[in-house]
Amino acid sequence: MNEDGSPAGAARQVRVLAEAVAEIEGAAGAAAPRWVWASADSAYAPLLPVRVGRCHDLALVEALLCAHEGWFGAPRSLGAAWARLKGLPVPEDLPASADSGDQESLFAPDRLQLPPGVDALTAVVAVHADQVRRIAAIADAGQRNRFKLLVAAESAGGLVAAEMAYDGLPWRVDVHNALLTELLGPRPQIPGAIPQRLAELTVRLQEALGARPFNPDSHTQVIKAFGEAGLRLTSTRSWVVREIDHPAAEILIRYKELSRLHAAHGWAWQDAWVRGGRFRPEYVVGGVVSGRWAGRGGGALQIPRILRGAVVADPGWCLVVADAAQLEPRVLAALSRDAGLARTAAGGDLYEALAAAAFRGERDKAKLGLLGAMYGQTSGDIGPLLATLRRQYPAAMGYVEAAARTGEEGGIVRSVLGRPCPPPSAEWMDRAEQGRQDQAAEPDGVRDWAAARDGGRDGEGDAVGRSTRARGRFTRNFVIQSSASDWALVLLAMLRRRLTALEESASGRPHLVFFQHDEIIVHAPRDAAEAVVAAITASADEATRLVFGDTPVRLPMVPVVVDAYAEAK
DNA sequence: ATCTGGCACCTG
DNA sequence: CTCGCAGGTGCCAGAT
Repeated sequence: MNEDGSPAGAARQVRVLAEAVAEIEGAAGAAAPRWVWASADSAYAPLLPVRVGRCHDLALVEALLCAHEGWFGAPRSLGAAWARLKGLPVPEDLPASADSGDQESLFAPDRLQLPPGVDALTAVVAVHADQVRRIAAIADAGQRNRFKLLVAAESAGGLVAAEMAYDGLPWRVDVHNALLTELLGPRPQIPGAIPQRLAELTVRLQEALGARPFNPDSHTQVIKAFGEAGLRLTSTRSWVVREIDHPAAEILIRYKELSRLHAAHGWAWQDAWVRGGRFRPEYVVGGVVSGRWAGRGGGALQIPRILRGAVVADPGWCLVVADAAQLEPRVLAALSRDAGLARTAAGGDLYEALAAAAFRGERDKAKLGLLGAMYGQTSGDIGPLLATLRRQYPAAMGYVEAAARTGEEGGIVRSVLGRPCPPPSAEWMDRAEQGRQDQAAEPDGVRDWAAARDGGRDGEGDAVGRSTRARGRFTRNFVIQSSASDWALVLLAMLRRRLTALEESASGRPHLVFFQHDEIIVHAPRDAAEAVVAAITASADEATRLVFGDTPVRLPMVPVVVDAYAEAK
């Protein structure tokens, strides 16, 4: 298709789609096409391992556009987009299906949610043309070409997510098993049975309390058993339990640690999610409102540190692990164009530089203050730190405070590339309206709307203030988290392109195997490690330029070449 | 028997 | 991990 969305050539029928796609990609060289499809899940996943260079993902882009147009969480299937275009009733999205996708599913009309009789190709062409028009309208409205960059990066994210789900994260079952056996005892013969070590700890816990048998997984029973032993426990949070000076507390803590490992990442988890030496989670691009990815199944985004020793490169290969250092404060410096804060973010340790400039060298205070400013913290001894920051970095603090104010007033904020935050709920708006009326009714009440957030009032007014402040903290943090996510997504897209351009060695080509907010892992043949390191740092610089333009702020990505993920930090 | 909310704890 | 943002998953307990 042409850039304006019109068809660039005649439709043709192919017998084996994957072969045809590979042929077109291989022959096109630099002029490789941008594939337009309903979604990577439906169209790209079945083609793998055939790779494409770039795409326009109608579902991901539809979601971005609808959100930008004020309809958050709108159905995003091809059929839904088509229905909006034609003024038809819009079908809800189908729940995510776990099917691995055969060739048929590409054009299966029921997956695409198109009305009977509507040809998929016709719908793709029409919806794409419409999206191109809507994107151009946003660019015209003053977002320059940044939203277009977001659309391209989000689509590229769809490719990466599908590829990583296909390739999987290298996972050594033997290392994982050795760890489980060491900590929990041998794997129970009967599936679902309680491992030896957990059973022992349960008995020891009961003995230490002099209690009848109870279930240590039950908060109610634990609190009751401790109570009967004369130990007051208000909750079973581990940091609460740790305060208690009694042998039973220690045993319970240990039980909870091991029980969690067993339940969340034990043998059952391994059976379900690890196949052929690969952990295969699904990634949900844009699954978090801020644009961060979510995971589906297996807890891809919460691999506990203790298990990272099981993530090991194949023989002859290595892992290049890279994470963005102090990403969010650097993003704030770039976003707000605060000259002073930018200076602290131009080099190595941002907090160190901040401490030297404003906190008499006290790094802890510098870090605490800046994090508190970004999250909207009010409690603790943070007041003086915030005051210092406000005085020294008025532009940066003004930026987050303006975002908070917009949220408190019920408004919408956006990421640097134009991804909007969700509007407040109807309930929130009702509460806010109630708060306004209460205030107007007060004879000597402060008329200023913002007074609601200062609390100090009882009952109803307090609840209004709380929810108002919560919304402010959300939008305050949203501008930073979502812009950081924009940057990471663009970096991912740039890196994918650079990795594809690397020469394929005898053992294969480096590929992305993990992405978690501001951290990536590339699995690479050993002799390609240096090239991958260079590709990562170059991609970070490129992403900074594309997303933030001309800024003195550095957003460094720090790569480390290792055999196992656990060695990386 | 199945669903849902609360709790707890893992990640950035 | 209490203080302040964003998530996922598993378990229990109570409701349906």
